Amino acid sequence: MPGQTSNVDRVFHALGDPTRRAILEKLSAGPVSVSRLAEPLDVTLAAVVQHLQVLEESGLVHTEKLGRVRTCRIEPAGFWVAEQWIGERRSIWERRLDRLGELLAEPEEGA
Amino acid sequence: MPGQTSNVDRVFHALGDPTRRAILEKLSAGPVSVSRLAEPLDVTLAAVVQHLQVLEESGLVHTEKLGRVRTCRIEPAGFWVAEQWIGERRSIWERRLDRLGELLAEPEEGA
DNA sequence: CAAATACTTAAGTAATTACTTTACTATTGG
DNA sequence: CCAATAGTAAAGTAATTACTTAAGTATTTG
Repeated sequence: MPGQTSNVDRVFHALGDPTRRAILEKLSAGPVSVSRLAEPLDVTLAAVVQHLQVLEESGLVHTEKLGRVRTCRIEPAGFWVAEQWIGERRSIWERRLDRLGELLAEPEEGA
Repeated sequence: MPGQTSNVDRVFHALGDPTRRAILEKLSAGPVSVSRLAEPLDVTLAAVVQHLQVLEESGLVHTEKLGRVRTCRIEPAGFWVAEQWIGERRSIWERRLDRLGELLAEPEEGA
């Protein structure tokens, strides 16, 4: 594990924390300001800001400041990374399991 | 964040560590013993065993011991949990973005 | 302009997590 | 049987991470 932190690393690390997933759940319903995001989460506003930082760096969330209020919204593209990683693994093991199934189904090949 | 650790929590926490993802990547190619899993990973065997414990508790991996060798394999069903969580969020925000699209496409409704 | 609002930043603390070392328990092969 | 192999378990350490407090900066609002 060298110092290289890839995007996959950042995304899965971001998704690994329950508070951050709670933030993503709330943001799924639509854009929300930082303080409204913090209200139901039993942590301080400062903690939420820190979580938002890692969510934004991972590409799962985009935020924009207008006046004194920062609006946060889901960045759908960010989730592709996670889905793609899982999908890649799946395609590998499914291909393997298919071959195994063939072997079990037709134990002889030329009769 | 009460003491309740759900399955979603366990799965995303398990996926959050790069070493554990490396283990899953290797296991995608087929079942492997613990020591062969540890070989390329620059951590000790003991560390790998610990990672396998969290992977197994999360349902992403299943292991079975025969004689003195424990064989580890991917548990495809475990990944559903992660994909489903992401999928649920996606369905929520996509529905929302669709409604937004409709509003922008047809700004008037009766005329 | 003064007070309230909405964050922001920095610094430190507490908790969790990953990892190591060491010693130990089967199992297998010569 | 003995030595090597394969993994296990416990205990401690080091690193990371989440979180708090406290002080500060813009931006409204009355």
